Amino acid sequence: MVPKAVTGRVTRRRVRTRANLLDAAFAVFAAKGFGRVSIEEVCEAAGYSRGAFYSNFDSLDELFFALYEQRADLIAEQVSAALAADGPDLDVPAAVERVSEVLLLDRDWLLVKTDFLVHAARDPEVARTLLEHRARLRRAIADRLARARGHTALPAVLGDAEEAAHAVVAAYDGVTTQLLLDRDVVRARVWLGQLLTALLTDGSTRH
Amino acid sequence: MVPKAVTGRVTRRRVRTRANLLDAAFAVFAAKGFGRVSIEEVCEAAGYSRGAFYSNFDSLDELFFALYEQRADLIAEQVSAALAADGPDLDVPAAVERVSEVLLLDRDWLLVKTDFLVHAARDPEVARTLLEHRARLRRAIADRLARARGHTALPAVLGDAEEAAHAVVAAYDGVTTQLLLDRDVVRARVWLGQLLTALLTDGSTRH
DNA sequence: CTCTTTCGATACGTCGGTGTATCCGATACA
DNA sequence: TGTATCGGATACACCGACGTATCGAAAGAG
Repeated sequence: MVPKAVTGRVTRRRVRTRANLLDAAFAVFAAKGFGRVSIEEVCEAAGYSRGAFYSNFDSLDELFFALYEQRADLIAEQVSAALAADGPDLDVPAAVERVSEVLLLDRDWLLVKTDFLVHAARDPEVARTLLEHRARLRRAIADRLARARGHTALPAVLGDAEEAAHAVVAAYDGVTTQLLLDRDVVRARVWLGQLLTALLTDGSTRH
Repeated sequence: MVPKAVTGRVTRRRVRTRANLLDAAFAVFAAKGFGRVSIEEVCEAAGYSRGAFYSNFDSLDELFFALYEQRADLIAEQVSAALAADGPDLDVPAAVERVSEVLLLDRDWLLVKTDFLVHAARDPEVARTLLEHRARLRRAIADRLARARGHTALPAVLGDAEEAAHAVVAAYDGVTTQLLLDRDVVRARVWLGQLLTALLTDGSTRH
């Protein structure tokens, strides 16, 4: 059928088209939700015909998956960068500030991500991928925390760094849910900051 | 058109049918996700024809909304009951245990609820309803916490009871996300318990 | 510049779901 | 039990989206 993998000629146009389709899909998915989007809509938004779509993807699901991976990788990089920004001494408030800046930046991404979660919740195969992404993210956080433990006074209430990272992700998910509903990004950031410092800082040291 | 509100004759059959449709819809939505379900599927699952559906609802969205409200009210009651179970002295671990028993009992409900969240995230009207439900839940928790504050040693790291309740809900949402992916109810309960006690208990008093 | 391969547009048949209009059996009430 | 009303089933016309098969144009290789 399609030589996709065995591509003799490396096509340049194809890459552009694919990228355009993905971008358009992102916008359309964010606006209407995966469940309410048709292939045709994506094509129209991207300025292509359905022929282009079927030449690049087999189904909407496949496109959705590709889209998720693309964006998730992007975010993962940004988070890593935000975590590595300061030296070995971890400034918790500053790091929290930087990370939540990245994580709660784009409402559209949160929408698409949540759509994908719903999708993954019903497909174990997809779920595994999403779980791996989360594990990667957690590990990045845990490493950072472990590295700083001892340096900075960071008496986590929870057991080890791994567990603390788990808690960070949970807090992020929780705040995301609220943000999706009230659309108040500023408050969400503040709120995430409070939650994280509450989780990562010894309660006795606070007012 | 339909005399629904002005019902002269109070029909008994109609009530049954509506309930059956809602039950069937719950199962189908949980299994396939709102976005992938057609009116016909719901009718088939319920053992009715499409005529019955249109006689009771105007659209799938309307049915979905009704379904959500029905179940959400049910859960809200159960949570209130779980919170009121012991006397004025609040036994945090026990209460946490009871509440998370209720909240993380039914995976199907979590699936439908998340679908609804996705739905609400794009429709401010729907979002308001969902926000009100959450506010009600939070208030119940906050009341309970405030009532116990002082009685039991419950030095929350966060400001007031309202804020603490907010944190509880966030933790619940976070754990829900994880549970949807890994399907490990037991671990989720444990994990929610840890998170809540971490949030509601002074960190310095712990190991 | 030409030739070959690939990409994407167009056209077509198909199908599943939608909403409506109509009809008959069920149900409440006297 | 009769009867008026209601609820749900059936039939119909319609449409939007799907997937495929085919063709012309674009782009890389020489």
